Amino acid sequence: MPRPQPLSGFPELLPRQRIVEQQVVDHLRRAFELHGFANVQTRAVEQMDQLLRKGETSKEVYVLRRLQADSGGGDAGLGLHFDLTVPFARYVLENAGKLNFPFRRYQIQQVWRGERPQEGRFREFWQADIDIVDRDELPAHYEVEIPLVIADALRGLPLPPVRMHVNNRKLCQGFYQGLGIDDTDEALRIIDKLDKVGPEAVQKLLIDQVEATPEQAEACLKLAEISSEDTSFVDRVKALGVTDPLLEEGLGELAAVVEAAADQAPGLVVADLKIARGLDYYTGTVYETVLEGHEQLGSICSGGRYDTLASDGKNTYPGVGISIGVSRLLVPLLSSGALDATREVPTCVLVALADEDGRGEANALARRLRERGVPTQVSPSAAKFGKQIKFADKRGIPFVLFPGEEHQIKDIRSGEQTPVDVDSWEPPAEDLHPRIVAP
RNA sequence: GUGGUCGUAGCUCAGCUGGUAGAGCACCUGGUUGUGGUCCAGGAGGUCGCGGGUUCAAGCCCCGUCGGUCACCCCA
Repeated sequence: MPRPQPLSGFPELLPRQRIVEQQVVDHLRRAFELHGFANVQTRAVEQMDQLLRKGETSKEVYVLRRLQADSGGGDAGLGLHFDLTVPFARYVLENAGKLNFPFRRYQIQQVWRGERPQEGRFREFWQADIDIVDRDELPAHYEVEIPLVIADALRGLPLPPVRMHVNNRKLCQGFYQGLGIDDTDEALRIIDKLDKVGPEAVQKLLIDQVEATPEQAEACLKLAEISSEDTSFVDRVKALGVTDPLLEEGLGELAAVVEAAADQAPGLVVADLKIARGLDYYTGTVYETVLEGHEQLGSICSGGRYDTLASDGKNTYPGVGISIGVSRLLVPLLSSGALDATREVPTCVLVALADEDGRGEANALARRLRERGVPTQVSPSAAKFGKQIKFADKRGIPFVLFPGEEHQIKDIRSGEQTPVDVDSWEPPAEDLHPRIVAP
């Protein structure tokens, strides 16, 4: 059989890269739990009609089909989930009677989308999602809280600085309807393309597709140009002279988010009135996050407020949430070498072997180290010591223990070798486990 | 799904107007009779993505196909 080729869009990491991914996920998990989010896992599949509720994305859904299924029957109604928000909305409805509201949960799982892969775009990838849902009413302060949790979660990871662009759907829709544009959803989608196609093209689209007058299109562009790190955007919007109750509401909510973020996570959030998000179920604040220096990746963390996604007709459960695209964030940094692990195995100590008869003693020494939490393995063979050291070196294992009448431990980076008491020896804290480094 | 572009050693790549397949790094052995990394000497490793065609002769030209990659669409 010829050597299998990688399947594009389904990234598989090497062990040292996986160490980075694993530690990032552990870090996110700790951060989310520090903020009181409970964990939930949902099944990989959903009913197709659940998945299709989100509209356009439907054609990207991987449908489940049993190989032997009769052409007419089978599991035709199932598909793999393409995000964690839709399954969560379903989960909330299904378990509403057993959950306590407001309910905050985090969920870190793989999702699948049948897209054409590109840098930072995959067909199977990890998302780390947080959401807060309440029954009937969701206070606006949760829209303020979400960016602060993300700021905490990303803090402490050796990543380039991130910048979260925040907008509010009510603000834009209020502005458009105050202006006299009817199809505000379509206007949002067009404005979202501004960075890609430029102002002239956007103006033309607005005129052609939502029947805006040139003056209305001009005003939409003026609004989209506004961005600020503080609440000064409010006055700039008001200076455009459009009045609408929904616009006022959106301005107030966005100002609250920006103000709290400027206070508690300076430099993280910028109000950016051209952010729209393609998805149509967002009803308030929307978030989009770029890695500085890696803007071409697109948003590595997006979300927003949705008031009607989870509703059984009798009760509604409005929510706000955001998803970190773990794979989008990490895979490009890993393959470019911008992120790496200090070693490719968990092993901290390799116990050397003078001869095969010594394996029993070596195993016992290894066990004593493991009992105190030091990851240890025994050399695969009693090769020349030079080879055993090389075995450790190639994997990045920092220490080699030589058993003998007096055991000795060697730090193979410095070459320093000293007698050691295996029941009290501790490696430096930074060597006990592999760490993430940004070379 | 549409369009561009690229497939040669584990990796990065060279390969002239078509004439028997190359380098660097990595790997293995020895120099080094039990402590690696440097150095030196040697060695191994290729159905040139796959299939067909043109030709005395194809890595190179033609057709097809598969895969990678980029852009569009959309999005984490």
